Amino acid sequence: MFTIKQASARTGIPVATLRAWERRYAVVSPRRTESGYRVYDERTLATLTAMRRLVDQGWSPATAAAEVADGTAPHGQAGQGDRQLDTATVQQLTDAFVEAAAEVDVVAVEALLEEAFSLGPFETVADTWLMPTLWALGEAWAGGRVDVAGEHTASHAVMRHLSHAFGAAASRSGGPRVVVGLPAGAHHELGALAFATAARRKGLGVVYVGADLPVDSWLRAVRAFPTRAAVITVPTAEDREPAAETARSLLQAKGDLVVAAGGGHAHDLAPGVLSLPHSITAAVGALDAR
Amino acid sequence: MFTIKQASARTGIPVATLRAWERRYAVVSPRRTESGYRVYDERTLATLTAMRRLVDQGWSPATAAAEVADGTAPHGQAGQGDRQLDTATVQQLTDAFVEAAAEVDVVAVEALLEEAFSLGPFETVADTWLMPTLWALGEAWAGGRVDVAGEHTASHAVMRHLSHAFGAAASRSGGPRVVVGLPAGAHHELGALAFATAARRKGLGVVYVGADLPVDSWLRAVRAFPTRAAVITVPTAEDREPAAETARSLLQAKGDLVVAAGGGHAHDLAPGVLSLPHSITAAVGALDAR
DNA sequence: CTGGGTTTGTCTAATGCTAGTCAGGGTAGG
DNA sequence: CCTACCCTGACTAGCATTAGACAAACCCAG
Repeated sequence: MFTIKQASARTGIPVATLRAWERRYAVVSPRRTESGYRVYDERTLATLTAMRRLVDQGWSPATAAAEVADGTAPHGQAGQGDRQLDTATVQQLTDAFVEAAAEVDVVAVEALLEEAFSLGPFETVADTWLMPTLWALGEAWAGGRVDVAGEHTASHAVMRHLSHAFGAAASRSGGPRVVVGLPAGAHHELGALAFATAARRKGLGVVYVGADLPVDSWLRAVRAFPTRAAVITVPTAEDREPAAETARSLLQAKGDLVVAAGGGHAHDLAPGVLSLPHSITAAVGALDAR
Repeated sequence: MFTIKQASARTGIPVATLRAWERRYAVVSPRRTESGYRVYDERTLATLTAMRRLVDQGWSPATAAAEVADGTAPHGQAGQGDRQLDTATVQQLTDAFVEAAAEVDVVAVEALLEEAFSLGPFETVADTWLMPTLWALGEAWAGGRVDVAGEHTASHAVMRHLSHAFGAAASRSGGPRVVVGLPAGAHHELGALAFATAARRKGLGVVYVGADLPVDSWLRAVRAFPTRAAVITVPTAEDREPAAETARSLLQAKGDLVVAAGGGHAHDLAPGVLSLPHSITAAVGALDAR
């Protein structure tokens, strides 16, 4: 049981907006105290969070409200999944994926990828399923439950799927604006590619430059176009130093460039470098704001 | 569910043009809200993106609209399709590509790939431009004119493009029939992926299993479905022995399976193994005949 | 090469809709 | 009483709608 202020804090929706959504779309109807104060419960908050997630993805509030309003109906065409993915399904798909990787069963791996990405919009699946699954895969590899062949095979399959999604997302013709890639020595590029794809889907002009890129090439890449931002992904601790050096060089070469860092070890990389949130959706939103 | 502004951002098509295309070609009919606002869904956006792609490639909007209207992606385009590629242009693109790789200029590499694949249908470009260009890249690397970083970067960019093309080619719903991949130890997978893509575009059901696949996994892959054929790519001389072993195991496990070998070193691999022609187009034709 | 017709992207003007925020006033509790 | 919080209703900047018009680019017969 929460007041509107607490509800705002937990959902990330401004207080005034909470009231507006309730009044306009009747998406929730929190109980009231005798004096008329709103009282939010967990269930209501979940609905609001689901709605906010859709709005973050670019849905208009009106359509997002319509989508989360009618409780459980699958609604609409296939692949149009909306609110949060079902936790049990997600966990099951993750387990099955790791299992398939352990068996080096490419057919199963491909089928599971197909299935997972048909559960909802790319951004949701990437955040809720793909990244946790890749983490689980890494854990299984470290624990010896998946061998090198299995890990490679699964990673490459993911790579192919992401490459396809990246190519299928429209790039703005007005010329690239954001360069995404990894510093020299870094090789875990799946997160970067997922981010690049989400950014493209959001409407940003994105150039993906891939893994293990020398500083010189970074400089050339940001000079090639009227580039507004560069996103450097830092997947491991070893990649911090090369990433920081790359960031410094970019800032020095082009003062007005927005240099951002994403990935697990991106925090406090260098002065003047924007640290992106871990969630892909949130990271794209943060970048878009600049 | 997006407003017209979001749709514009996602497709890269100006708002006014979106309305004009809808009005003039009826290429899409987005739903409307009660008040008359257009509401775009993912499917509609995909159609618009496909149309914009064609227009970017030089198609007139009218013909592009007709092309995307009846469901399928730009397949065997009339007129443009059969044309031979201009030799001078091809050579020029190859030189520019190797040069871009030498400079590790990812932006240029991507642009050249885009340009080359817009010259004609996938099969033609793959045979006439891509494979020779990859060969030239290998030569340049051997000759020291391209370093490891450049070679890697270029290969990965090609990989991404091929992955996208593979994913974009619809797989036959009747279930996979052909398994394509490389034997254990083999890593040069670009030719295999190009072949797999061409086969899919021809209408075959294709499962691509990637590089460096152990024999066990090959066996599992062909058992997973009513598989009719397995194509093993043999890019280098060192890959002959593992490839031959894989082929023997497959034939032993599944007598009625068509086992074929492609790539530079595929000739006379083992008794009962079909040797595919070097040309991708011809190889797909030969396989299709079985 | 020229001239007329067509195509196509963009613009305008009038009008209505959306959605976040703010102002004025009531409530809880130390 | 005072501070912090909450309520409702109104406001406004931005966004969408239509129909029609227009100039640049393109095509093709002469």
